[in-house]
Amino acid sequence: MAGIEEVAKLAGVSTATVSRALSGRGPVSEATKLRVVAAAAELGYVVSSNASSLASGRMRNIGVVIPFLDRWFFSSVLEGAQHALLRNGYDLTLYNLSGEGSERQSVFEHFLLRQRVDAVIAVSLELTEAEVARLHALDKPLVGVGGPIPGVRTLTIDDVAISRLATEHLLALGHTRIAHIGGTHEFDLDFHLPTNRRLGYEAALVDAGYAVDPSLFAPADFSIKGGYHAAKQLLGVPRDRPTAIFAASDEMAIGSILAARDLGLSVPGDVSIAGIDDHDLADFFGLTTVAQFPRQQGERAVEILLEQLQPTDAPPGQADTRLPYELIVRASTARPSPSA
Amino acid sequence: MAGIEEVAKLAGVSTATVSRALSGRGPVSEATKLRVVAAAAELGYVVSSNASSLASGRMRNIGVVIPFLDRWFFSSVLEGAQHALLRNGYDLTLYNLSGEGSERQSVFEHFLLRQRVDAVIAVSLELTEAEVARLHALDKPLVGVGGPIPGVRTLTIDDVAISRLATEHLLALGHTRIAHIGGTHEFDLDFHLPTNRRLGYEAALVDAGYAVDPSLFAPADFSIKGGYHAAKQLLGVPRDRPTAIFAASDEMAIGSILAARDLGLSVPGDVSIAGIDDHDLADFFGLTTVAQFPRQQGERAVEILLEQLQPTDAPPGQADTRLPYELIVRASTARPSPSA
DNA sequence: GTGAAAGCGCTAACAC
DNA sequence: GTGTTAGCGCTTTCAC
Repeated sequence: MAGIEEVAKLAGVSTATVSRALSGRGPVSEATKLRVVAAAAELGYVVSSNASSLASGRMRNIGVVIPFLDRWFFSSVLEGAQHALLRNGYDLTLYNLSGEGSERQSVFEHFLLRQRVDAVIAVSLELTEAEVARLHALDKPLVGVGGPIPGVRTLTIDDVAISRLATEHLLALGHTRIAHIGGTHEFDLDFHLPTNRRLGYEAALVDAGYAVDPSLFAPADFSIKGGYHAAKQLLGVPRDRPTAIFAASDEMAIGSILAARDLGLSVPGDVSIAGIDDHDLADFFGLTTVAQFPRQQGERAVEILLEQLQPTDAPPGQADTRLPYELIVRASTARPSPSA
Repeated sequence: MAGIEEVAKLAGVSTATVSRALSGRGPVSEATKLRVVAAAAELGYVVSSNASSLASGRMRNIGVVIPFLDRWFFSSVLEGAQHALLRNGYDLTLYNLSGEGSERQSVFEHFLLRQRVDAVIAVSLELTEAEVARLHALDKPLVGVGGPIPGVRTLTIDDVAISRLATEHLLALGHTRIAHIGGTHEFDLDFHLPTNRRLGYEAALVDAGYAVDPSLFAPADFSIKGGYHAAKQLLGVPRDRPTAIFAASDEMAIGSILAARDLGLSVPGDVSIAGIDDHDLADFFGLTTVAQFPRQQGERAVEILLEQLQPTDAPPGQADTRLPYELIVRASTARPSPSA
C-alpha cells in the first residue's frame, strides 16, 4: 500500500501539496495537480481514511440508525441515503436496532461516540433527550426522518393530511361507511403515525358530516397478514358491511384485498380499498394509495446533512421539512355499488 | 470529549495502562483495570476509533457489499450480519450496488481501499479477479455469501439439491406434470442460481423416469408479479395443464398462487405450488417451500470473518461452506386430484 | 504489572 | 503556489 510520501516523491512535490491536490482544499496549480493525480493513479494510492480523519476531524462517514431492514419503507429510505452518500464520497455505517433494546443503548453509548461518523440520520426513531444530548455534545449534526424529534432537524410527512386525502377520495366517490385499519398502540411509541393517520381519517369524516363509528376501526400490525385478519373482521359482518376500507399502510391494504377475495367480495365492486405508501406491490394489486417517496426521503436527508457539514454558515434552514405525497388512484377504489 | 490522558490522570495511571485496560490487550492487574474502567465511565470516555485504528491497524469495521436492499433475502442476510457484528463491537459499513455499474467500480477502486474496513462480506456477487486481487493485495479477508467465488472463502447453498428436494416432494405426492418457473438469463450473471435450480428440477424428473418438457418451463424475474404472469401462462392452457408448479423463489410461487386463484383454480386442489426461501409471507400463503436461512447466513459470514481476523493461525477451514436448508410442507401442495 | 516515548499516515498552520 | 513542521489521539515496543 503506497503512502502519501511515495506519491510526493514520484510527483516531485511535498506531501502537503499531495494532500491539497487530492483533497481539493487549498491552492494548487493546475499543472502540479495533474502530476499528483497521475502519480497517485500510477501507485494505486488511496488516502487512509483513518490518518486523514484523525488529522482533519472529518470522517466522510454518516451513521444511519434504523429500526427495521426487512420492510419496504425502511429499506427504501436506506437505499436512497446510501446512493446519495456514495455519490458524494461518503461511507454509510449502518446501525440496525431490530434486536432487543440493549442494542439501542450500545449504539448510542458507544458506537456513535467513537468518532467514526460526521453525522447521524435517525429513521423513524423518537430519540430520547439523553440520546440527542449525547450527539449534540459531540457537535454531530443529526437529522430525523419520520420524526419529529424536538430540537432536531427532521423530515416528516404530514400523516394527518395524507390520511385525510385518502379518506376524502373515498368520500368523494360516494362512500359513507368507510372502515379504517390502523396501527396498534405499540407502533405509536416512536412516532405517532398510527394516531395521526387515524386522526386524519376521522377529521375527513367529520368534516363531511359523518359520525365516527368505532365499530369501523380495526387495529393491525402493518403487515399483510395483520391487514388480512383485520379486514376479515370488518367485512365478515352480514349487515351494514363497510363499503370501503382505508388502511394505514399498503401492506395492510393488500391484506384487505386478499381478505375480501376470500370472502367472495369483489374489489372494488363490493368494497373499495385504499392504502398509504405506494409499496412495490401496490401497482400489481391495482391498489389506490397515497404515495410517499421513501427513497427520496433518504436522499433528501443526506442532502440536508451534507449542507450542514459545510462550514458556510448559511441560514440553517427550517427545523422541520415537510415531505411530498401524492394520491395515486388505481383499480381498487370506485363508486359504491347501488345495491350496497 | 474526554481523551485518554484525562482518564489516565483520573485513574492515576499512564495512558499506556488505560489503553491496555480498556482493550484487554496486554497485562493489567485486576485492581487497576477496575479503576480505569470506572474512570472511563465517569468521564464518558469512548476510544476514538480513528486514533486507535491508525495506531493499531485494526478498524473494528466490516464492509458489506450487497446488490439489493429491498428484497427479503438480502435484507435478511444484512440484518443477520449487522446483528452479529454489533454484538462483537464491530461497525458495519454498507455498500449497496443497486444503482448503475459505476457505483460498483468506485466501491472497489476507492471506498474499500480507504483502510476503513478490516474485511469484506460480498453477498450474491461474483467478484472479478481484479476485484478479488485488490482486496487480497491489502490483505483483507473476504467472504462471499451465495458465491462461489474462485479462490475465496464462501458460504453457498446447494441450489441443485434444494430444487431437487422440492421437485421430489411434488413427485412423491404423485405429480408427473410439474412446471417450473425459473429465472431469466440476466439473473444468471452473478451467481448461477437460476440455472442450478433448473438443473435440480430436471435431474429429479429424469431420475424419476420422466422427460423434461420444455413447454413446462416459464422464466420470470423473481418477483410476485413475474411469477403471476408466468403462472398464468403455464396454467392458462385448457388441456394438459400442469398439476404442480415449482417456482425458484417464494415470491414467484406466491405470484403463482394468486394467478391460480384468478384463473378459478384451487390450490392445492387443482394445482400444487412450491417455492424456495421460506419468505416472510410464505406462512401466510400456506406455501410449501424449501427454507434457506438468510439471517443465519449473515451471522455465519461474520463468524467466519472474525475467526479469520484472529491472529491464531488455526486451520483456515474449508474454502466452501455448505449452508443448511429444509423442506417445509404447508397447505399449497397435495396429491393431484384424480380428475386431473 | 506499569510507564516513557516513538510512531501510525495524514492535514493545517505558517513561512516563504 | 509550495514546503516545513507540529500535531491529531491513540497503541506498542522497550525498559524497568
